[in-house]
Amino acid sequence: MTSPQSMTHLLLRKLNSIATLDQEDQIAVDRLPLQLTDLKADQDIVREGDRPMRSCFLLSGMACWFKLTGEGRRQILSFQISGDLPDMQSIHLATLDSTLSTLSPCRVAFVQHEALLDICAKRPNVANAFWRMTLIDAAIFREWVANVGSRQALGRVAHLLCELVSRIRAVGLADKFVCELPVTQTELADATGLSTVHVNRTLQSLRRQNLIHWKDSQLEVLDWAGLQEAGDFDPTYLHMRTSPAF
Amino acid sequence: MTSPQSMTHLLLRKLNSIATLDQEDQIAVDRLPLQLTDLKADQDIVREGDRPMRSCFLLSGMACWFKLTGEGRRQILSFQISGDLPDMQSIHLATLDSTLSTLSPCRVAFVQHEALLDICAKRPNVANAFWRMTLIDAAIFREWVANVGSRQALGRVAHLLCELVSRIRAVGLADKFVCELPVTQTELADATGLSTVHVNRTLQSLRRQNLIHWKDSQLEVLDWAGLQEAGDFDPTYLHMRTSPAF
DNA sequence: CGAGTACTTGACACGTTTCAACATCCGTGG
DNA sequence: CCACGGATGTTGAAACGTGTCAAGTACTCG
Repeated sequence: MTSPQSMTHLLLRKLNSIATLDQEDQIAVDRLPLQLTDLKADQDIVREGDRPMRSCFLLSGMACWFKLTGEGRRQILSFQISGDLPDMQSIHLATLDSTLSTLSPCRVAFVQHEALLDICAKRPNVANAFWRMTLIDAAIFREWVANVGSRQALGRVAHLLCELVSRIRAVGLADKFVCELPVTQTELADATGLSTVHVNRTLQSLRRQNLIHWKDSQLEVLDWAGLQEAGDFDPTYLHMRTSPAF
Repeated sequence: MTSPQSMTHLLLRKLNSIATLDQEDQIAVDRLPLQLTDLKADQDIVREGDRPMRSCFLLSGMACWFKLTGEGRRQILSFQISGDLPDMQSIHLATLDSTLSTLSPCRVAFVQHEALLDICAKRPNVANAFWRMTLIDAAIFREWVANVGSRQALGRVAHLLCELVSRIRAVGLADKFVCELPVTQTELADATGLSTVHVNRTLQSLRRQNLIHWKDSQLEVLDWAGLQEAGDFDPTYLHMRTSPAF
């Protein structure tokens, strides 16, 4: 299922969803040496302070970036899903400023920075695709600042769920509006800057309003328009090429 | 004072602080066609939804990115200071997801995307410098998510002040620990996700603790170590080449 | 002199956190 | 097979940080 071919196939699919690559670009991507690893849940992939020599490609599972603040609170900065290249940044920023951990069992492919820098030098289209990818990441961080800084609990949680569902749908991993979401309420709390208890009450409110159904790591959006409205969600910031066909 | 030469001089200074450029790179940057404009305070440079054909370089003054949420709250996403290239991103993300406005009178130089894409294609070092610049922006957004999401008012404001002072010092616009900060308390509130009233009380508390002195848009940090501690501030995320000589 | 903007203050309301207890599920070892 | 511990989710009550409202001060500029 994840032979070298299907690995680069997934990578090409991702890059093609972001930019336009020609035949030679695709061949160069196809030749990238990937090193496959399987990880359990709750394992660090790279840590704050590390100076890694490679970046990773998430083939399956879910991961997240986070920081620990002085008082011991953990702030989740973003969720990463299948098809993401979470730490492309490390090819140009020597020291990591946050930690990337798995949330569920993950299959990960590593690529040496050397190989990435080489393909960027030789295939400008590929370099631009990578750059554009990191710019979309930045756009998502911007939206999170706005989400955490200016929405109340209900909107904050609804907005986050809208983002996750949109992104999961975009990579084809949702069946209509049902998707796997291996995220605990505590993790949702760390991502939204709320307490676990309050996230729990907020989810109950979303359920009572018949917007979502969430059980056993499986989220179903019952009322997409309603959830978007509750979360004040506008997908522009995700910069998807094909506007989501919702 | 801002002849074409000194304009590209400032730009070269910025890029050299971020990456290593050779002679030919510098010549290419020097030849970039810049279009100078002076703006008053509180003017939009580019707006959410725009699809601009050019990016800008901030020669003097202060600007900020922000988003307006559904309920009418304004969330400031970042502050931009002299020497910054705030909207490099727009060369690869067609539609802007937020608005860039001046906070004070600003001198701005515009560069057509065409010219930027051209220099990126011909001078990979320059492209990498631009890319790295946008990655540092992203690192700052990440830190803001953590700041707004997981610190209380006092730490939040202190952290923001630490960041601003560090960045202003890095471009040589501070005299020891005194710098111009043309930011109102309302703007600080929009940046930290607090109310104006509470920012006011928080600043009073910082003053009472003899950490800062702030009057008439001029900030003096009286106790840098103390302010860093109050804001739980670690400058790693700014990814400065020369660690700040504090 | 008047109007506008930024800052300041006090009292109260509200959203969210904290604490503590309890329920439920699941895998593991006895 | 059942008992157990640990992680996850749920609930209620009280405490706390921050927001809101409303009034007032200080300063700048025309």
